[in-house]
Amino acid sequence: MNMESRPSDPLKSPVPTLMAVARMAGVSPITVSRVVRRPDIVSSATRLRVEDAIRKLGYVPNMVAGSLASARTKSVGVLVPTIANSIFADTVQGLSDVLDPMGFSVILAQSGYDGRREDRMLAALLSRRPEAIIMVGAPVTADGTEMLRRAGIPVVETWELPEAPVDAAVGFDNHDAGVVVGRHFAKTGRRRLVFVGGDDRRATQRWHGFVEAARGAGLDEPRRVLIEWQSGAGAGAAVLASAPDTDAVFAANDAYAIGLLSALRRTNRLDPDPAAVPQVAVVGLGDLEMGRLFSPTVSTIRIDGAAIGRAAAELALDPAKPRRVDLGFELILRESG
Amino acid sequence: MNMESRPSDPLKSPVPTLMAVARMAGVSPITVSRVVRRPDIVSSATRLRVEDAIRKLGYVPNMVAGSLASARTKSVGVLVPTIANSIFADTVQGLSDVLDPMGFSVILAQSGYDGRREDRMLAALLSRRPEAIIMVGAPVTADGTEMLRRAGIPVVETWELPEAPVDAAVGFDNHDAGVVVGRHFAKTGRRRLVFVGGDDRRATQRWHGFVEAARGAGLDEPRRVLIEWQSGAGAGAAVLASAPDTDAVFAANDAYAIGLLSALRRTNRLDPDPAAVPQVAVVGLGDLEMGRLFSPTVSTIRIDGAAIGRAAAELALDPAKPRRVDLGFELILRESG
DNA sequence: TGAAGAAATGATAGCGCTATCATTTTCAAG
DNA sequence: CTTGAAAATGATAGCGCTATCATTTCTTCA
Repeated sequence: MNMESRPSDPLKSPVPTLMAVARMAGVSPITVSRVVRRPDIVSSATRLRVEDAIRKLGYVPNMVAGSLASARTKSVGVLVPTIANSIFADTVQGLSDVLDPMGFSVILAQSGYDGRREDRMLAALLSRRPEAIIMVGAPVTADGTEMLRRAGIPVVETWELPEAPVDAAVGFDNHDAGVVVGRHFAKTGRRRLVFVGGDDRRATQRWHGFVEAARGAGLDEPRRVLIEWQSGAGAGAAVLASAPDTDAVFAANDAYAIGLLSALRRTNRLDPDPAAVPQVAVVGLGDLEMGRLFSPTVSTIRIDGAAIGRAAAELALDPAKPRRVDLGFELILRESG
Repeated sequence: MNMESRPSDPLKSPVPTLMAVARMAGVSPITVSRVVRRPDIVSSATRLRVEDAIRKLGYVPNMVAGSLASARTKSVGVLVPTIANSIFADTVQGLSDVLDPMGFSVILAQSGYDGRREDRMLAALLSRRPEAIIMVGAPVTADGTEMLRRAGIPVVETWELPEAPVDAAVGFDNHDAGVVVGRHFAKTGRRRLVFVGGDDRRATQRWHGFVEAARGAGLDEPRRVLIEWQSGAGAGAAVLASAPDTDAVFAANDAYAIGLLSALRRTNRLDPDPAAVPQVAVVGLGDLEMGRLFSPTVSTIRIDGAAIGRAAAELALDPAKPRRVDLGFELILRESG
C-alpha cells in the first residue's frame, strides 16, 4: 500500500510481506502461508519460528493477494435500502453474528430505495467478488437480476418471498401480513382503513393484502398514504392531513405507528386511558422495543429481523440448505389497536 | 471464482476476464482497463468497441485483482460496537453517504463492546487493506492501537475526542456532556442523581463529568447503574430497582431514557400532565426522533450522528484535513427534565 | 509536406499470495 | 538397518489486473 505513510515511521517499514517473514524465519514463503492458514500441518518447531517472525515484523496477511490467488474472498456483499434508524439494522446484526465467527467480512451498501442506485451498488459489490450477496428485497430492475444471475454465487433475498427468487429467499409473506391486519380491523368493527408507508414492493404487497381483506369484509375502500421522508412525525402528520376521518391505520413500521399515535395525542384524539378502545386503531410492523414502551403500547406485526439475518447468512454460505425459508410473522395486539 | 456455478449456465461462462473482453474487441488488455477506469483517454471508436464487448460478455471488473495491482482497494474499514437499534447506525449512514459517491466501499465490523473481539476485527479489517479505518471510539487495547499505527493508513476515531488519537478524531467532549447535564440538574434543584449506561470509555467519561458537576454543586454523590443488555426496558427496571429514591437521571442514550420514563409511568411516578415538573427528571443522549414523540417529550444531549459520519469520512480520505474535529453537542430541554 | 508534439495504444513486468505438484525428512514396522 | 508411507517443506506457475515505459498514430502548423 503506498499511502502517505500517515502515522508511525515516515519511511521505514513499507508493510512487511509474507516474503519478508519467510526470509526472517528462514523458510519458504509457502510455509509462512501455511502457518497463517493451516498451522496444524506445520511442525511446531518451524511454526514457532515463523510465528516469532510474524510478531516481530508485525506482519498482517494481505488478503487481497490471498483472495486473488485462491479465488476466495471470504466476504459477503450486503445491500439494504438504508441502515439508519431502520428495522434492517437488526438484520445486518444477525448476519454479522453468523458471518464474523466464520471469518467472513460484510461489505455493506445502501440503495436508498432507488433502483438505479441499487444496480450501481450491486455492480460495485460484485466487482469485489463476494462469495454471496444478501439483500433486503429482490432486485428491483431486470439488469440487477441479470447481474446477480451471471455472478454465479448464492444470492439471498430477505424480508420477502418472491415467487421466483434469483437463488434463495428468507422472509415472510408481506401480502399475508396486510390481509391479517385488514381482517383484524374488520373484525373489530373498523370501517375507514388507511395504509401508511413507502411505495417499495414490500409495502405494496402489504397494501394489496390489506385492500383485499377490506373488500372481502365489505369495508370502505382503504386509502394509501405515501411517505417521503423516513420520519415518524412526518407519517403522523401525513395521515392526519389526508385522512382525518380514518378509524384504523396500518403503518409500514413501528416508527410510523408511533409518529401517528403521537400526532393523535397532540390533536386530542387519544383517550387519556391507554387501555380504552382507541378512536383510531393503529397497527405497526417490526415490533420495535419502543412500541412496547410507548403509551398506548403499540400493536404490531412482529418480525424477527435478526433471525432473518442469521438464516440468510446460513443459506448464503451453504447452497445445500433449502432455498426458501418462511420465518412468518405474528400479529401482536396491544393497546393501540 | 470457483463457485458451484449456482444459478445460470452450469458450465459455460466461467466469469469473463478483462482478457476475454480484449480479445473480443481486438485490443490489448490494458486498453480495456482504460475503458473501464479512464474512458476519456481512449478514442471513441475503440471505446465503443470495447464497451460493446463488455456488455456482450457481461464483464464485471475484478476489483480484487485491480486492487492488488494498483495497491488501492477503494474501501474503508468501519468498526462499530453494534449496529442494531443503536445511535451508531446514523453514523454509518453518514459515512456511506460520503463514501459511496466516491466509489469507496464500506467493510463493516462489530466489536460488541469487547476489546478482544475489537482486536480480531481490526486485524481482519486491516488484512483487507482498506485505505482508511473509521471506528466508534478509540481502540481499547494497546495491541489494537499498535496495529492501527503500523498500518500506515488514516484512522479516524469518532464519538469521542481522545487526547492523543492514533491519527484523527471526530466527536464531542463526553466528559463535558456529563458536566452540562449534572449542572442542569443542580440548577433545577435535583439532589439525588443517577447515571445509567454501559461501562465503555465514552460512558465513563460522561459519568466522570456528571460526578464532578454534582460535587461542585454540593449534591449527594451520584450513583451509577450499569446496563448489561442493550434494552430500554432493562435500563428502566435497573434504575427503579437500584435507586428508587432518585430524582434525576442521566441516561446514556434516549432508548434508556424512554425505558425509564415508561417504567416510571407503570409505577405511577409520572405526572399525567406531561408539562408538569416531573418527580424524576430524565435526560437522555442522542436525540432520537422517538424522544420527540414520546410523552413526556424527552430532554436530551443532542448529537448529530450522521454529521459525525460524514466528517469522519472526509478526514479519512483527506489527510490534509484537520485531525481533530469537535462537532459539539447541545442540551435540549423538553418535558422530561 | 514534414517535423514535432500530442494522443492513442501496446509490451513487459510485476502486485502478494496460494494451488499443485515434487521433493525431502521423519519414523514406525519388519 | 532398510523400507515404505506419512509428514513436512519447497519450487514453480499463475490468479486478473495495472504501472511504467515504449511505440505507433494522429494533429498541427511552419
